[in-house]
Amino acid sequence: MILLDYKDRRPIYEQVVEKLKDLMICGVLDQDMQLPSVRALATDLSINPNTIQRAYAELERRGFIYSVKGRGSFVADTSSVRALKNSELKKDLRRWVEEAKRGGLTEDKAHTWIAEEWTKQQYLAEEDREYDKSRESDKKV
Amino acid sequence: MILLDYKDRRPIYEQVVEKLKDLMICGVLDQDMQLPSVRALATDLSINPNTIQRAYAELERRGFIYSVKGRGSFVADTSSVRALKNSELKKDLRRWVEEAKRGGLTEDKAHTWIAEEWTKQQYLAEEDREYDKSRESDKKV
DNA sequence: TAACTGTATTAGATGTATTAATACGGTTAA
DNA sequence: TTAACCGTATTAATACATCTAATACAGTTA
Repeated sequence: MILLDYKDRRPIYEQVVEKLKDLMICGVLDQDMQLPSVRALATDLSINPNTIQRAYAELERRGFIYSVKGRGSFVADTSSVRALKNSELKKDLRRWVEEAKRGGLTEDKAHTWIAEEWTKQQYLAEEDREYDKSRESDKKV
Repeated sequence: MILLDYKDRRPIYEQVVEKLKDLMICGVLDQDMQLPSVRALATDLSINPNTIQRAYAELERRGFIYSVKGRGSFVADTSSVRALKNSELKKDLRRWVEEAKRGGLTEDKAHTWIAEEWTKQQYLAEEDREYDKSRESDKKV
């Protein structure tokens, strides 16, 4: 379901939040779908349940999932996640443009790069993309 | 010379490295110019000299500055910094495109955003840009 | 010689993430 | 009803990186 990156500076629970958000955005996790239990996901990732607990608490705080004691945790309305993702992307790009201009890059170059990367990345290159696919057929999620 | 951001997740010494790199790229710090001493910059930023020491050590390790015991630290060849910045920018954009595609963004939208931001940010919006300018006239750097 | 430089070392404080070990209460199905 | 799941809460211990603190030493310069 998720691959952790221990070289990543961000804490594990934040990575979990991010990955689950991505799965909601790309449709693997759809509205009202049940998420793996705190303990199950913790076991799956070989980490402490408390860490998942924290991730789920964060996701619920942001309104992306809802949890029912005794039953489980479920995906909430995914539109808010998508909207957020969009604004995050724009914010990230804004920061990049700041950096790029400061680094003396031309706008033309930026457009060229975008076009290059866009066509280059049409296969599923992302590392956990493949992993998700294998799990989709498991119907585990 | 530098403004620290304590909300930033990155450690201080890394911020210092980054800021000094930027100053080399934009030409405020030019080849063979003397950097402020470890102790002076530490005092200026109200942090411990060891933190600056670490930043300078890192900059020297990467070949961006050279230090002479008893004399001080100086800017090395700035072309390597520029080259690195360029490749970093490209790498960052690559990551962004990955994210954007995963988030369902279209290439057209990406180009539109780039264009928007590029024109929007033609004033010096960056927070420490202004600070640098004021310091430039001080001839402190 | 005094006052600067960079460099090295050791110790301690701090913040945060994570683990560990529980406990409690709700839900579900046999 | 009971056993086996759920989420949730709490507390303590551990680990780690960052940063500070206090030095010490060696080289340079005026």
